[in-house]
Amino acid sequence: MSKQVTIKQIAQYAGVSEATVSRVLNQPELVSKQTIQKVKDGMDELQYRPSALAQSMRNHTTKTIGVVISNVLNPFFTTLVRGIEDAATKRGYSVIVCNTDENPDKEQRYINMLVDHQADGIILASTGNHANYHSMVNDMPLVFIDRMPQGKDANLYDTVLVDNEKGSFNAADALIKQGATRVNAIVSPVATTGTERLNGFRKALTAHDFPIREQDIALDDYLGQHTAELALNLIQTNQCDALFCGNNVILMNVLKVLKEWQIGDMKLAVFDDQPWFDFVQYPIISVDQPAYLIGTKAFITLMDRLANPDRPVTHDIVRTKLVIR
Amino acid sequence: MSKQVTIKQIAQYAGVSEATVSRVLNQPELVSKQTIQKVKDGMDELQYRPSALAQSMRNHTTKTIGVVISNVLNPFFTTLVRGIEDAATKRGYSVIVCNTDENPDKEQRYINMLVDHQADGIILASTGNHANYHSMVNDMPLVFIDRMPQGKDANLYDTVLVDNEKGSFNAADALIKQGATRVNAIVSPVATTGTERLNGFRKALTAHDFPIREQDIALDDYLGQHTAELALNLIQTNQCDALFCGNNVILMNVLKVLKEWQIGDMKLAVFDDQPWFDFVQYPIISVDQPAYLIGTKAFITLMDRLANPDRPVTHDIVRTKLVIR
DNA sequence: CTTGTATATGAAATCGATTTCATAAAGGCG
DNA sequence: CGCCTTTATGAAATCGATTTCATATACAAG
Repeated sequence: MSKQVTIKQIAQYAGVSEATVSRVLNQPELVSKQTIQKVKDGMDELQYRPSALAQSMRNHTTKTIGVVISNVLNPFFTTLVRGIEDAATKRGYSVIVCNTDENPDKEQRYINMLVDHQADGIILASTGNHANYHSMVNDMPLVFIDRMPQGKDANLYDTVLVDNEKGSFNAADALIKQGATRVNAIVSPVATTGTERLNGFRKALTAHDFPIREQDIALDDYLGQHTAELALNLIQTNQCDALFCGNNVILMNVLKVLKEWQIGDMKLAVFDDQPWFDFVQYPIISVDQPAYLIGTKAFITLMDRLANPDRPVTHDIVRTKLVIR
Repeated sequence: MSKQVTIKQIAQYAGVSEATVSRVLNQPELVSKQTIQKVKDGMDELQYRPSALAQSMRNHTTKTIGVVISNVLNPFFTTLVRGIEDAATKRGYSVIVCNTDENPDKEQRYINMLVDHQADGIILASTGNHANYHSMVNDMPLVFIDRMPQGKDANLYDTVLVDNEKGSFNAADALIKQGATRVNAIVSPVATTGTERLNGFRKALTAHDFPIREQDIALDDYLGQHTAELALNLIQTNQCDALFCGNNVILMNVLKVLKEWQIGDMKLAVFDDQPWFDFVQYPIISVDQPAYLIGTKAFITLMDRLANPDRPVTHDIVRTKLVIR
């Protein structure tokens, strides 16, 4: 292992002190032209690169943030993460991505890890089962995305969310306007989003004077193990002609059932939009969330908070767009 | 900012030296039972968590690896990344994901960043435009995935790849067996994969005594700006009845064209498989790459290399699976 | 009672940077 | 020419851990 080139060797090479080398990098206006040249020659010659680790140690900033989401495999989160990464890179930040799989323990462990690594902040789609974030992160800035924070610390933190209720209302409303007579729903009761989406769904039914039957609504588990079963039950028992899916994973499972049982006639709506919806034989109605934008906004919010820790908490709600096919 | 609890404060609390506190964590067998208890009490009381930064500084290992890919938004890479992350988490490693967008400069910058952060290693789907990896990473272990390394250092590094040629051969072969009479191809000339996939495609044509016409093959740019145009040209000019797409992004763009021009009859094959292919009206033939497995294998290879820097270079080729619909 | 060996602990060096404080040289001014 | 202010630089402390080396105590063996 050819060992790493340190500031010491540059100092030696240039015949100056380490302090001077450091100044060449950070406050060159304090150093004479000739010395700067000597030092820079040394850096080039020895291919010096300052240790980010040592800098973090001294400066108490790692230029690293954590992103805690349920699963990068979910394209909504993928896009969101990409939004964060692009914004972060532009500002010289690195991103550590953590998948909780909706498991609160995993979330806890990842947050601890990020605290240990002294991340400068965390962007968090929380499972929502933590009472006291503040004691977990010890003053590290937190930005909540996708899901509202719960517990007593909830109001301490910045959020970037979408209007789940309105989006779902619009989707269910569109199904009915397309002539659906019995609209069922499958949602995932994850954090705050499930409830909000269900509320929107219910309100749309009510607005159209549709009765709300509890057997028309199925609650999925996040992992999607039983989605197919639930869907089949709704379809067969209730004879529904339209289905509202709480997220893209649920839709995928519903499509599987429809295909397997060769059910050709079903109006579908889903919260979240994906490009391939265009190519499916069913005309899928979707609620397009600006995932990438949520990512960049969350990152900017985090930066603002870092720059000004005492500024008032912000709550950003980004707009969804109904896509009718 | 309530400042961070350091080993010093635990030492003070327990009335011992910092060395002893450190030993409680790392070599408790050297410490007396009562002292351990005192120290542990202090840790609990003050909620001590060792600074990963300081540990990295001393131990010369960050327990962090870099993953450099073209784009997480590509579901192939998403899955791959998830495979890496799961394996890494299990071993206490964190992952920093970097998107190059096939831009060699970005790749260079990210690699530098990872070197600066003293990542323990890098898993790399390289754009392939770097002559000398070794001088870039300075003895940091590198595992190449998806694309073969090029340049003079190529044979220095472990690889985990798929058999592109065979996969493509099978896909084109299946198209022809399904009765295609004129098979065209669009591939992305990225790194080594484009050429290999094209080779497989050509061999399949030859095996069936089909002529190989160069106008039947279109080279896409990675960003997919002109894919639609190219596809339309192949379809209209060549009157092809089957199209082989070099990756899932290309397929997506082809589907757009087919939809827009209402072309109902087209046999499609694509390198890489996605769940939603099941729901598209065309019976898509696909080459399923075990992306998740590639991820875990790459991580394990990296760990092996770290454990034994001098062991011979390994070249792992994972199996693809032809999916016929 | 002395010597030798475990056992338990602490002081200090170290990792690679940054920053404060002190100092030396150079230049400006009356 | 002496005094004061810039300008340029270095020595040493610091960030928070780990590890080496030395030392002190306890206990066993002779």
